[in-house]
Amino acid sequence: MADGPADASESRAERKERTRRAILDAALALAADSNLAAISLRQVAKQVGVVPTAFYRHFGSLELLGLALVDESFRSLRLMLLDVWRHAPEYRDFIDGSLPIVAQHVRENRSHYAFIARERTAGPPRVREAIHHEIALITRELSTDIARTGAAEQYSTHDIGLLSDLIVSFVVTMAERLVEDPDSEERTLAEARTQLRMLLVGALNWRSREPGGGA
Amino acid sequence: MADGPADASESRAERKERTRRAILDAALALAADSNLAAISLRQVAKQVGVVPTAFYRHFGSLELLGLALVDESFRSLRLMLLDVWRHAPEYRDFIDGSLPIVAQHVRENRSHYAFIARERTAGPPRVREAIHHEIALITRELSTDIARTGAAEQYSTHDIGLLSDLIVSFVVTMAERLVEDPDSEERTLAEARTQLRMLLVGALNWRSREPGGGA
DNA sequence: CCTTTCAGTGAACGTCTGTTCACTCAAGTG
DNA sequence: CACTTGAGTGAACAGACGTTCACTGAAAGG
Repeated sequence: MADGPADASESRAERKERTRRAILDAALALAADSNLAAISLRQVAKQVGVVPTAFYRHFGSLELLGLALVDESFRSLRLMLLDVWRHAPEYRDFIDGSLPIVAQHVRENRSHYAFIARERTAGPPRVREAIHHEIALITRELSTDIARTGAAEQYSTHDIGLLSDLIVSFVVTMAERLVEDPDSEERTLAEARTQLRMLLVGALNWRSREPGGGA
Repeated sequence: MADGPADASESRAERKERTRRAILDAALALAADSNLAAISLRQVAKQVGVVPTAFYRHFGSLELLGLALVDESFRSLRLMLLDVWRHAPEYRDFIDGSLPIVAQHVRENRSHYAFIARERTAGPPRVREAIHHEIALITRELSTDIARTGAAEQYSTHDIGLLSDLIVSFVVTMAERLVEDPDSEERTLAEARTQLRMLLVGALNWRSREPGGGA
């Protein structure tokens, strides 16, 4: 078994789950120094304190491990977004209300965000696919939310989609920066706030006043 | 030697350069299926058709190879940007004029862009650093260009920097998408055009009309 | 023409890789 | 209490890994 006290009152399923968690955490930690495709099953097993073969009792391959990590990363992220959107109407300012929540979530789940940021572009194809799928889902949800609140009535459905994508892409970029350089969180956040305001305040007046012409 | 005709009229330096190129190309191709940190010196050597040891005649490590690839990727990119900015005043519409040039450059240098997109977040620390440095330089140049053309007179120097960063981040994201899904180039480009217009047309009216308040 | 230079060779090293297999032995079960 | 289940073991495998070393042989240079 991995480690920890051999608690007699721990069920078999509980012990298995504990090892599974240890494997997920070990992979997360090891991949942080490079990336998923560059680490080995044996490194993970050694870090967990388990023989290499034991890995297969939990995951069929490192790629499936990766998909599990994508899953749990986004499960947590979606809970946070639910919270953001549920409380959105309470905020006098949507941006000032939401950005700090995102920042806090990144801070508390640094390794997951770092994993997503890396594997989004460099992971095994299936992992990349899964991440893009999750991000696309979130973009769609933001679209319906924008449409529902009627914040952009002059926009077509298609253009609301484009606006959502613009926002999500920007937040993804911001999250990448928070992960890459945690010490600059305050400045990154302050700048992102201004930029998001540039983007939103501008964009929301766009269609009605400037249907075609040059920038 | 790698391959190709053993042209007698080829100087020693030329043959060396030819092998060096072959190594760069092989690494680019191999990393495309995963990433730099996940490929091996021996794979590269085998693909080039050279014994593993020969690699060291050209690069001290895969990481240094990566730095060379960053270098040549951005050298080409900067030439393109020079072209974009030099011809910018000629365009009736800056966006319609510039975006297709970027798209064409991505199309013609797909493997380099794919490399940058991946290694930007997943590469060895030094490679990541080099890429971020290059992107920061480009952002700075865009800032001075925006200031020079007086397109955003109501902006402070600091805010022009933030606007440039917003634009560059967006174009980076667009380039990533063009690389990831070349078949959708036309749609990606059309959407990016609209989004960039949302961003710019809006942002350029921002400071003067909406100094604080909520979006 | 003789000497130097150096890109590429080929063998050898110790280490790490993924995967197989038969196994143990405690928890779960009827 | 006897029986099954299954998480974790440990040996073994064939192959790939980075790096070393002494080497070859043709081009470059005096």
